[in-house]
Amino acid sequence: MTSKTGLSESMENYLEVILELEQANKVARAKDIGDKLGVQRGSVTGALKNLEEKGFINYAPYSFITLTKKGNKIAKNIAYRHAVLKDFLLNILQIDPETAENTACSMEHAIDVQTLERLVRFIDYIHKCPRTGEDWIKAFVDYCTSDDRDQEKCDQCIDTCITLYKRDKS
Amino acid sequence: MTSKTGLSESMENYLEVILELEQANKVARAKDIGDKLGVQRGSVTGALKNLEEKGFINYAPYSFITLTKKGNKIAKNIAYRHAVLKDFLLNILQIDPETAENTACSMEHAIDVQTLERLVRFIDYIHKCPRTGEDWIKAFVDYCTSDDRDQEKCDQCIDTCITLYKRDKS
DNA sequence: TCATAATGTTTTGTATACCTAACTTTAACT
DNA sequence: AGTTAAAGTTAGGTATACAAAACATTATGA
Repeated sequence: MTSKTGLSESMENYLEVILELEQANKVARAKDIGDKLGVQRGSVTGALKNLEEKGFINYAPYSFITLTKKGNKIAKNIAYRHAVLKDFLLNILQIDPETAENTACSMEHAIDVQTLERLVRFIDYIHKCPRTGEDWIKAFVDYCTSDDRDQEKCDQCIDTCITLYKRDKS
Repeated sequence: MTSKTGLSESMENYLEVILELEQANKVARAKDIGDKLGVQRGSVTGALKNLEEKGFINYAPYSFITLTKKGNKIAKNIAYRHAVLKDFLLNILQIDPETAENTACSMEHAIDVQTLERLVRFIDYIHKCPRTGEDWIKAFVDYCTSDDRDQEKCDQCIDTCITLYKRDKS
């Protein structure tokens, strides 16, 4: 049970892929859902019944599948959590795309609203604060591969920071 | 199944609390494990059998419970993941202690090794980089409560940064 | 030491989430 | 329209993880 939606991780994943498929193909089909989630067709049917009962999807046997308003809202929220986490992993921590995607997929069910919104703000802050920004992120990658802090590098780095700040001000 | 340990989230949690109880009381007892995890005594017995079979704990009916070498290694690793995440949430994102604890508890099962180590490095970087550090984190909290970036604040902030850097150098 | 409380175990049952395989419906093509 | 393939469903089975309640063992202390 995930705090925000009241749904299991598994059901959250179903809603998330149904949204993706809806956006790609107007409607979702059981086969594609199964393929995306790596589960068998039979398992999808059970999940769909469950989600239909709870009012998250429009579904009847052999019908197409669409999200209800309620389901759409939750699916969008999960997709948002995913996107924020992936953004952080990819563009701040500089994790490789595949790992970032997979880890975002796991963590999206574990993060709470407060932390998520704080993370959004944090990512924003890093990009906009003149003390950090893109060159600072680049310097982090460099720091990751080096053993320790290098005074000379720091001197240069601060110079760059000041130069960029003055340039942007004018 | 969590990538690193091959254990379910639930079993990881059992190992984690067994470690905590071992550290506090030398040995763990089923009742305390249940209390810490919020599950019934009967459920604990089942989990213990499972963990014993897999060689993570020393356990026989009515006996005390201790971690095996193998179990200890994994429990320590989970505790480490927890500590890193909590540190990030608490001391970087400035999440309140209770939420930080709970979210670390959920996310510790979702994070992969690569991301974890990168996060460790990132936390370290923020503390040590002269462009960030403690005053920068404080400024983030301020940014969170304000609507937008304030040029004058930025000027001051950069001044502080330079002053601190020069002071630390000498 | 013996009664009682605390702790631990077993059994039975529930819920989730999958699988496989047989079967049904729908879609596509001739 | 009829055949066939693809997609969807159903039924039966597995594994995990929990609860509740009856039962067993251990610990406590009078």
